[in-house]
Amino acid sequence: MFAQTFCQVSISRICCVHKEWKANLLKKIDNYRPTLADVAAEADVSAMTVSRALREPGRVSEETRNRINAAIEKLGYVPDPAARTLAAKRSDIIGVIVPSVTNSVFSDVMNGIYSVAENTPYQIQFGNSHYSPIEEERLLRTFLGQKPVGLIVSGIDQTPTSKALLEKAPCRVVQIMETAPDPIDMIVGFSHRDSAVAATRHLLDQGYKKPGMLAARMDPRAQRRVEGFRQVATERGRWNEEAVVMTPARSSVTLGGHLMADLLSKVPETDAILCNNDDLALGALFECQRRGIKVPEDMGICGFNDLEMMAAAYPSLTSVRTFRSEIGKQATHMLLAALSGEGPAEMMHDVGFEVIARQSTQRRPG
Amino acid sequence: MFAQTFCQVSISRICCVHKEWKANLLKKIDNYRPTLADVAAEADVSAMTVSRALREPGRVSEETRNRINAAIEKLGYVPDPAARTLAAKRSDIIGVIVPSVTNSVFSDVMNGIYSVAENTPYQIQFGNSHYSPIEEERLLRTFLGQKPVGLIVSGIDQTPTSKALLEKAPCRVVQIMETAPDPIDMIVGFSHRDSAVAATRHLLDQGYKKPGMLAARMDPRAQRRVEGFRQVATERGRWNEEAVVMTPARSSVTLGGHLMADLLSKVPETDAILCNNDDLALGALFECQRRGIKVPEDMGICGFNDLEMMAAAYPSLTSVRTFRSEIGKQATHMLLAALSGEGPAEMMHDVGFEVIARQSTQRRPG
DNA sequence: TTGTACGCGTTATCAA
DNA sequence: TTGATAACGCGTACAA
Repeated sequence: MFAQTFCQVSISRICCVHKEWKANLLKKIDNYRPTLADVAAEADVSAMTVSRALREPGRVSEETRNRINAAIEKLGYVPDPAARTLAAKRSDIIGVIVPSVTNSVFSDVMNGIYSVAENTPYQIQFGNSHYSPIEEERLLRTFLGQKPVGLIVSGIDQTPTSKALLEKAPCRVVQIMETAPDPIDMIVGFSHRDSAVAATRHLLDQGYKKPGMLAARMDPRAQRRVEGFRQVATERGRWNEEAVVMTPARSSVTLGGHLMADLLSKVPETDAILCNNDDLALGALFECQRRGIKVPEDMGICGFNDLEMMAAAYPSLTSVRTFRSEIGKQATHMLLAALSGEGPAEMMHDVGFEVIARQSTQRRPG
Repeated sequence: MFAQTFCQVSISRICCVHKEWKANLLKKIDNYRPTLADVAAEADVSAMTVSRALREPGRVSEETRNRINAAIEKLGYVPDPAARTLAAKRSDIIGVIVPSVTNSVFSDVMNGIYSVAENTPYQIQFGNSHYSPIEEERLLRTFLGQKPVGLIVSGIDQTPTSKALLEKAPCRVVQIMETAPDPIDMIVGFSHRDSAVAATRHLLDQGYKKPGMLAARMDPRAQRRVEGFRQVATERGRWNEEAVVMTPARSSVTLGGHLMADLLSKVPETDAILCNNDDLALGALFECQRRGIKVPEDMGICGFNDLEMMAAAYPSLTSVRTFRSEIGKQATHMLLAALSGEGPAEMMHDVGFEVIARQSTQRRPG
C-alpha cells in the first residue's frame, strides 16, 4: 500500500564535498568589511559625516553626499547593526510574539506585519510562545534584552509579570487579536465574543433549533467565543450545556470529525453547529458526509476565520470572516506612526468581522 | 445576507489612555540595566571573570562562579547581545530565508527549525523572499550584515550573485527542501522529481489510464514535480501535454476547482489527477462532487505534502507525504553540529517521502 | 555644514 | 584561575 523511496548519497560524494568546503574556508578568511572610517577616508570626509549622510541625508550638503554615496558603492559598505545598536542604545528590532507559527491565523498576521515592515529600516523578530504564558514571559525578557523599538504581542492575557515588563518597557507596545478597555499601550483586533454572538444569531435566524458548538485549543480567545455562543443560546432559550463539545487539544480537520461524532452521540437531535475554527468545520462537514447527514438541510455548519477553502468547499461553508492580515498591517502601521513621533491617530483599533453566509447554513431554500 | 458588526471606541476612552501612557513614559526613564561591570563589582571580581563565568563556566573556580551567579541573580543582569556581537565579531543569529510564511509547507519547516533552536543560545531570524530570487539576494545581504553564525536558505536555485555571497559567507550554510549533487555547504531535503515519479506510478498502478496534472505557483520545485510526472507518463505511453494544467498563480483550494474545470474542458476523458499540492487536490475533489463525478471510481486524485486534512476528507485523499518539520529540524541539527566544531555526520541528508494511498485513488475495490 | 572626543557593553589577547 | 588593556564600529553631544 505504501511506497517509500530514498535517495542514496554516496560516501565518496561526502568526502569530496568536505574537501571543497575546506578550500572555501580559506577563501572566507579575506572577509574584510569596510567601516564608516573606510568610507570616510575614501570620500575625504569625517566618519561622522558619513554616518549623517546615511541617517539624515538632509543635513549633509548634496555634493559631499554624492561623494559619500559613491564611496559606499565602491567599497560595498554595509552598516553594522550591532555597533549601531550599541552606540544608539536601541536597536531597530520590532519583536513579535505569537502563540503559534503553524496556525494559519497567525501566519496571516505575520504576513501582514512583514508586508508593512518590509520597506522600513526595522527588523521583525518573531517569537513563538506555544500558547504558554510562561514561554511568553521568557520570550519577552529575551526581546527586551535586545532593546527593541517596539513590541507586538498576541492577546491580552499576559501574566502579571509580563504585563509589568511591558508597562515599563522602554518601547511602544501593541497588543493584537483582541479588543480591551485597558490596553497596555496600543491595541488592534476585534471582539471574539461579539463575533460568536453574531454567528450564533445567524444560525438561529436561519431556523436551526438545536445549536451546538465545537471547540478546541481552548485559549482565551476560544473561550470568549464559547461565551458569545452561550449568551445568545441562553437568551433565545436554546442553551444546552451538553451540546458544547470542547477539548484543549490542538485543532485539526480530523479532530473536527471526532468532535462532531462526539456531539452527535451526546445530543443526536443537534441540527446546527458553530465551530471554533474552520478546520473543525471542515472536519465536521466530512463527518456529516460520511454519515449521510445532509448539510445544510439536517445540519447547519458555521466555521470561524473564513479561510480561503471555506468558499470553495461543497457545499460552501459559512464562516465568520476575520481580518487577520489587516490586524498585522494595522498594528505595524500604528507602531510606525508612534515611532515617527507624530503619534498614532488612535490607540485602539477594531478591525471588526463579518458573518459570511453560504450554503452550509442555508436551511430555508433561498 | 451579511451581518457586520463593529465595536465602538469612545473618544473619551482614547484620551484617557493617552494620558496614562504619558505617565508610563516617565516610569520608563528609570530603565537602568546592570552591566558586566556592575555584576563584577557586586561579586568582587573583574568584568572579564564574569564574562567567562557566563560563557566558559569550567574555566572559573566554583566558588567565584557561585558568587557571580548570585550577583547576576540579585541585579537581574541580562547580557547585551549588541555589545557581545560587536566585540566577538559574530552574532548568535541563524538567518532563515523562506519563500513564504503563509504557505503551510514552510510554516511546518519554520516550526521544525524553532523547535530545535529554542533551547540553544542561538536566535532565529526569518526572511520572506516571496518566491523572488531578487528579494532573496537582498535578504541575504541584510542577513550577512548581521554576521550570522549560520544561514538556512530554501531551494537550490539562488541567483549567481546569491550563490557567490553564500560561498564566501563567513558562516555555515544549509540549503533545504531539495537534494542536489553540488550543495553550497550542507543540504537537507528530498527529490521532488522522484516523489512525483512515485505518485504517478501509483496512479497508473491503480489502473487509471488518462492521468492529468494540476499545478500552480510554478516555483522550481513545482516544475521538478511536473517533470517527474511527465517522465513516468511518457514511459508508460500515457503522456498528453494537454492534460497538464499549470498556472503561475498562488495555489489555493478555489484554484484547484478552477484548474480541475479547465482540465475537464480540455481533456474530458481524464480519469486521474496528480496535484501539485494538497490545496489543489481538495479543490479538485470539491469540483468533482459539484459535478457528480465519483471519486475514486471516475476520477483518481492524488495530492502532495499530505497535510493533516487529507486523511480526514471524505473520501480520504491520497497524497505524497513530505517531512517538512523534519527538514527544519535536521537542517538546524546539522548546523548546530557544524558549529559545535565536531562537524556534522553528513553534509547531505535526504529525508525521503512516502506515497500514502487512500480512498481517492482506490479504483479497484479492495 | 562638518568635525572631535568620548562612550556604548562586551570579548580577545596577553600577562600575572 | 584571574585580571588589565585594547579593540569592536558606530552615535551622541558639543564645538567649530
